[in-house]
Amino acid sequence: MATGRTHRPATRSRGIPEATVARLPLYLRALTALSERSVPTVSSEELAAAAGVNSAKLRKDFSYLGSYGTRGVGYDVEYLVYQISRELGLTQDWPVVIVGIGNLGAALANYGGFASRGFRVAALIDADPAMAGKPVAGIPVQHSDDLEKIIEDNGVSIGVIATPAGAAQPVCDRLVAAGVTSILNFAPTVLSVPDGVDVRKVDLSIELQILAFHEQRKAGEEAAAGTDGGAPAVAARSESADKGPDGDVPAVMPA
Amino acid sequence: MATGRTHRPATRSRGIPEATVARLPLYLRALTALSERSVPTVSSEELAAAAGVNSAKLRKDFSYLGSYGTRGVGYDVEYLVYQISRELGLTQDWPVVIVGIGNLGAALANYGGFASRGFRVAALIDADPAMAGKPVAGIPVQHSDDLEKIIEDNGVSIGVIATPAGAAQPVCDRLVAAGVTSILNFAPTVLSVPDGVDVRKVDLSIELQILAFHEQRKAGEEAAAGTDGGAPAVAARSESADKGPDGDVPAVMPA
DNA sequence: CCATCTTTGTGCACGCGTTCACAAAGACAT
DNA sequence: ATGTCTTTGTGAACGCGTGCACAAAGATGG
Repeated sequence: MATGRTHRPATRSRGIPEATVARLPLYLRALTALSERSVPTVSSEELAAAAGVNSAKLRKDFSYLGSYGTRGVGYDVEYLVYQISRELGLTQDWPVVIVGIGNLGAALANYGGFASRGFRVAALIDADPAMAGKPVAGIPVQHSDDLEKIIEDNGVSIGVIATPAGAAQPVCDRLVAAGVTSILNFAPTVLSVPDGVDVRKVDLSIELQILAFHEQRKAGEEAAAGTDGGAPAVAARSESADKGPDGDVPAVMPA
Repeated sequence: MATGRTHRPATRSRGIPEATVARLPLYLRALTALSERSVPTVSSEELAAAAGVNSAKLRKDFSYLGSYGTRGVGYDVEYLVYQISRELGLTQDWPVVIVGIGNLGAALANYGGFASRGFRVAALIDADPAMAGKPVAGIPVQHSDDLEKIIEDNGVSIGVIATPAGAAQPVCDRLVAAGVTSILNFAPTVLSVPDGVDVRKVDLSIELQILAFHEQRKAGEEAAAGTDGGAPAVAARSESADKGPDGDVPAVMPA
């Protein structure tokens, strides 16, 4: 998953494990699809397959919410949709601001998945005066001078940062000072926030790098010594003379 | 997390734990910043702070790669940059295709974090004939009819899916059939792929929902601090949702 | 009302990841 | 050389998450 979390005091958010919370949206999506097809009930096996998880895991996840199933039958789709929505807090309206209306910010503003789940884009904010007033996704962009006022007027508690890395921390500080307590960060930076503020991070580059690692592993071990071409001029250490240019320091793995 | 298929065989990817692999890009970014400031060495404590993790965790992570530190001094920045880059496979060039050039796909194409880390956008692919030939981020969009040929001609093994949900699985199947073995999925769908293919998922909506959960919990603690408020989720089957400060709202359903 | 069948809910064991705490290793000063 | 000081590398304990396997619960049919 694409996420990182800043220090959480392991409060185990009300008895529901973090891992379970992270899967609830997945279940909710699968259940919504079933609901649209007017499927009345679903077994843990079927729902687990639709959500891409293990059925035992799904049952255990639901057990944290309560006993909402009927043995021998399964789960009532509509009822479960409601319970999970309520548990996630999606039965209320969450005004959200997006700061940084570049390519990514515009994409986020246009992303349908937000509005369809109780999230409402309350404002788009950018530091570029030339952007001010220009509508993106039907919403006029506002200048970041008014950030605090926008937050307060709309009662925003969730902010999305889609600025360049350098601007992320200052923007974050201002958001927090204005009252935002949850931040979704797309900028490739570690944000530092006071206690009580949640930060989740989505980093496109990191995801690709993790894929590259596995891809390299799949490609085989001989690839490491074979291709020498694209190395980005990172000089190897001068001291250790016994190690060749591409000679590997013995990795931890035996074989 | 790596959301491959149902239960992958717990691949301890070459002795390096998944959790460690997921943090390596984080360390690499912090180290790169230090390198640009010409900092020669760094202690585990300093680097851990910069990466936003625990120093013991960082040292253990590095221990999986080998012993690259010097006791009493710390780690050589340049050397560590090289080692991590090599471990992640970033010393080679990875051609990547992006399928689905909507708002998000265009944002990804323009995203600088790709090119700066050994990833090269080899092609942009879209199903809309009107898009064909139109340049995005300086790269002409190609029609999806040519997907297989593009993959093969460029030796692409990593694909990024930024299509609508409905198109994701068919696109995924074609990518895999053409030889792609790693997929970064932005579409809100569970992709099913054969063994040996890695899928990582980035879901903007899910991240926001997780934030909403914590946000709701924080709001509930404030409102009901001291009362029975901490009642575990085993509330009765009635709709006694008393957590939110505002009243109960019927479940929001996507249109 | 009883038997059978289906599916949930969960106790339990196991493995991974995190954290602590400290010995070992090297730098540095004398 | 020797002692001191700093920092790494890691053994060990612990906690969380996962998956198995099964008993309990309810539906269903006779």
